[in-house]
This record gives sequence, C-alpha cells and structure tokens, in this order.
Amino acid sequence: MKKKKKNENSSKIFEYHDHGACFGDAITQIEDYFIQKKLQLTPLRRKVFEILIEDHKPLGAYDILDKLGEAGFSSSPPIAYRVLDFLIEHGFVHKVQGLNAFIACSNPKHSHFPTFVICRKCEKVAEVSEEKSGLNLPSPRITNFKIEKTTIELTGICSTCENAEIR
Amino acid sequence: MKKKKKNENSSKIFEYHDHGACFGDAITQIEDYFIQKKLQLTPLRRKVFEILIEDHKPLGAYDILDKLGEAGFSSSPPIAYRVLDFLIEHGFVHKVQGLNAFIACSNPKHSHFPTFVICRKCEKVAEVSEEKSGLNLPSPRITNFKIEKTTIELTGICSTCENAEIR
DNA sequence: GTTGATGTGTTATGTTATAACATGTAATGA
DNA sequence: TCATTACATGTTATAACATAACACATCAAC
Ligand SMILES: [Zn+2]
Ligand SMILES: [Zn+2]
Ligand SMILES: [Zn+2]
Ligand SMILES: [Zn+2]
Repeated sequence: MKKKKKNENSSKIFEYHDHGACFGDAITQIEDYFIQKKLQLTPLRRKVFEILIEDHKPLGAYDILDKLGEAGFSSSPPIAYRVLDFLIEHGFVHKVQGLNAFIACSNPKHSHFPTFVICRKCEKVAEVSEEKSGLNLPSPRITNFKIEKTTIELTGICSTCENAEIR
Repeated sequence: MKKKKKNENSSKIFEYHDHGACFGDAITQIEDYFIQKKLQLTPLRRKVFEILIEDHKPLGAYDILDKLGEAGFSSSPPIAYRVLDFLIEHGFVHKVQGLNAFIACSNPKHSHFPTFVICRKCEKVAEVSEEKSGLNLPSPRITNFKIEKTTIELTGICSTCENAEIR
C-alpha cells in the first residue's frame, strides 16, 4: 500500500493490485488464523489455498483437481470439494455461483457478505466488501428472516471491455 | 392460515398469498406479453410455465422434465433447458443459483433485479422486488461497471422454522 | 419453390458434485 | 496398553446438472 491518489475512491475495482504482497499477506493470514483456531493447515489445504491465491481468479473444482494432481496429490473429486468446503467455512474461499467456480477471499479479516462483480467479457472477478459496494444488506423489511449467508453477484461488462466492444 | 396475531405487521414474505389469483394473473400476463411481443406461446412453453407457476416453488430442470414427460412432451434435457432459457430471457422465470432450480417470476411486470430469500430448513423461497428488499443496487461506487444481471440470494432461516428449531 | 427463421426432437457427451466406504494417524483416557 | 474417538485423506462409483450437434417440421418471405 504505497500510492494513494485522488481517484482512489472511484470505482476501479478491476485495477492492478500488488499481488505479490496480496499473496504473502494471504498466506500469513491463513497461517495465523489456523494456529489461533487450532486448525490444521495441512499440505493439502495449504496447496489448495495457494492454487487459488496464486492467480487470484476463480477456478473450477476440476481445474483445482488437475493442479493438485500435478503437485502429486490425489485428484479425485471429493478431495477438492472437501477442502474447498472447509476453506469456505472458514472464510478463506468463496464460491462464485454464476461461474461454478471458487476464488480466494480478498479480505478474510472482514466478516462479510461479499459482492462479486463479474465481467462477462474479460471474465475478471472482483470481490467488493459490504461497505464498499454501497449495498446495504439485511433489509429492515426482511426482519422476519435470519440471514446466514448471501450470494450477491453482479454480472455485466467492465468499462475497459465496453470501450473495446465492436459497434 | 387461521391464527392472526400481533406479529402480523412484520415482514411476512413467506406468508400465504392467493395463489389461485396469482396463477390466473400470471397466465394472463404471459399471454399478453407474448402477443404484444409477437412471440409464440407454444404448448410446450405454456406447459413449462404452468408447471412452474402451479406450485410456485423452485423446481430443478429434471423435475420439470419428468412433468413434461407425464404430460406427453418429450423429456430429454435440451427440451427443458431451451424453454427455460427462453422464459428467463423474457423475465417470466428466474434461476435460483443456490438451488440449481428454476422458479416462476412473482412479478414479471417489474423490470427488476430480484432478491431471493431462501429458508434452508423449509426450503421456501420468496422473490422480493428491488424496492421492497431495501437493497438499493447499482452502487454509485461501482460506476465503472455496467450491471446487466444480478444474482442476489439471501439464505438463512425463516422465523417459523427458527421457532421450531431444537436447541 | 427455395430460403431463412423458428421450434421441437434425439443422441450423445460434458461438467459439476456427492455418497459410501476404507485407511492412516494422532490425541484421549480407561 | 490398548480401546475409543476425532480428523484428514484416499478410492470407487454414481448422481445431478447442463450442453453440443445434428435432424426434422412448419411457416412466412422473396
Ligand atoms: Zn471474501
Ligand atoms: Zn472486463
Ligand atoms: Zn421476478
Ligand atoms: Zn422456513
């Protein structure tokens, strides 16, 4: 986190971020969390998380399985699904329903109801936190219902792709 | 539905509605729309919509296929998926991503970004319109992105089920 | 009467996810 | 010490969801 400019507040949710730092932070965070919660960050679990944080984009379960195979782990479906469920449960991974894919959380520290913004053209996906999305959740008018989990996905086209679109 | 007590005024999004009327209205609406748009409301399309509006709950594509089969239509997968895509495109059906299921729209007149409220216990699903959900969408802070489609699903437990839950 | 658009049918296959059961390992604690 | 338990991983098989590709019929337009 170095450069802070004026247009920071604007909506460049797909813009460059320092993924080197992001990657390192993410690994540190998951390690700390697992220690603190007395959970086992096994080689398999670590590998799955690394695969997801590596490019930091959504991957299908079978893509992950392939990479697990390459890395010498078993690559039968339950392996991936179980670990993914576990990582989701602990907030380090989210499922992007619209893509049947899994993505490393961009900010596990937040206890969040994340919003995913998905460009249908370049297929970039951004996770936007509750506050930033301006999407004020648990509606006062749905009080008779206890929200446990949300799926909020906004699909469309990012400005870059829109500008590039043929007319 | 007999007992009406105090807690009436709260958000009874799962409450009884006059589905006889709902059903009739829905059929009329789709007929009108198809005429107006010069689309063909073929027997197959009508049947699929009727199946969905009948119980007005989410059905998987293969459930629909079974019912189509019973009604004398072909029941091979593409039949259902094609018609569902068509009905979705025209706003009469939505897909509930969290359930891999399809549900008749509760108010096709609204040009909407609907919210689905899903009880994980009784599996009831309510479609809440943009305004009612209190969920004010297209955030000013995501302006650099043109939203074309939204998936908003709130999963949790309804008050009825919560009260019935073992502790 | 050929062409193109549309709607349905069929076969086969692809993709995503889970059930059920087996094995290994480590901590617990009679 | 040796059951008991919890947990993590592995394996096989199958379930559930979805699409590709091609065939055929109808109908309106040219
Ligand atoms: Zn997140
Ligand atoms: Zn884009
Ligand atoms: Zn609707
Ligand atoms: Zn309920």
